[in-house]
Amino acid sequence: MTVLRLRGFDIRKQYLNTQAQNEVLQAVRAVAETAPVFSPMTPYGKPMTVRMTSAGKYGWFSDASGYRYVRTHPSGTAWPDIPSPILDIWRAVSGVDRLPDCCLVNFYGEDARMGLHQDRDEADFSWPVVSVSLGDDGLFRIGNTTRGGKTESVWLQSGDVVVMGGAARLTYHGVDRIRFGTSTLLPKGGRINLTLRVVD
DNA sequence: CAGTGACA
DNA sequence: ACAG
Repeated sequence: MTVLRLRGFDIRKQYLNTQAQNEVLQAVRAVAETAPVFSPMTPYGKPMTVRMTSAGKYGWFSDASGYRYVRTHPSGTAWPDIPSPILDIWRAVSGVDRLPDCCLVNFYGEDARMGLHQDRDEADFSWPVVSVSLGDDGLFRIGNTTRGGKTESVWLQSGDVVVMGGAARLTYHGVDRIRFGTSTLLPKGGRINLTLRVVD
């Protein structure tokens, strides 16, 4: 494992070995079975290209009313618990005692992207955000704490873990593109990103 | 502005 | 920079 430091983000390359990645993947599949993935509508009327679901007390959600955390899947059922292999990653890298109450699961197909944004729907920005990459490579872009200005990019690969904390907690970030088929972890290709957060 | 697309 |  090597650690990159980019604009305050801790990027742990190849943090999870293949066995650990498969264990987490199994857990994610179970989550998606209970809480099927969906493409949220943005508040300005266009659907997101990323498909998503969540685990934990809260799930991230978006529609015409805006971005927010909700207690239930669109179907009305509670989100499944965050699987323990995923909580173990948080315990190992977050540096805090409290556990996350949301695990957002993002599925990126070949043409999925995520525009530059801040994670700012949580109550307390002093808690870090932890991101886990599985499957195909994704081009991760890191900007500034305000819109505009120069950005830097890094390819995230399966097994990489990113910790966004401290001054970097409100840094703009996004995913510009997926290198479809670069990993064998997901038989059908695509990228999965897990985002662990303390919401309230 | 968690999107798109043009442009540099 | 744009429009929904």
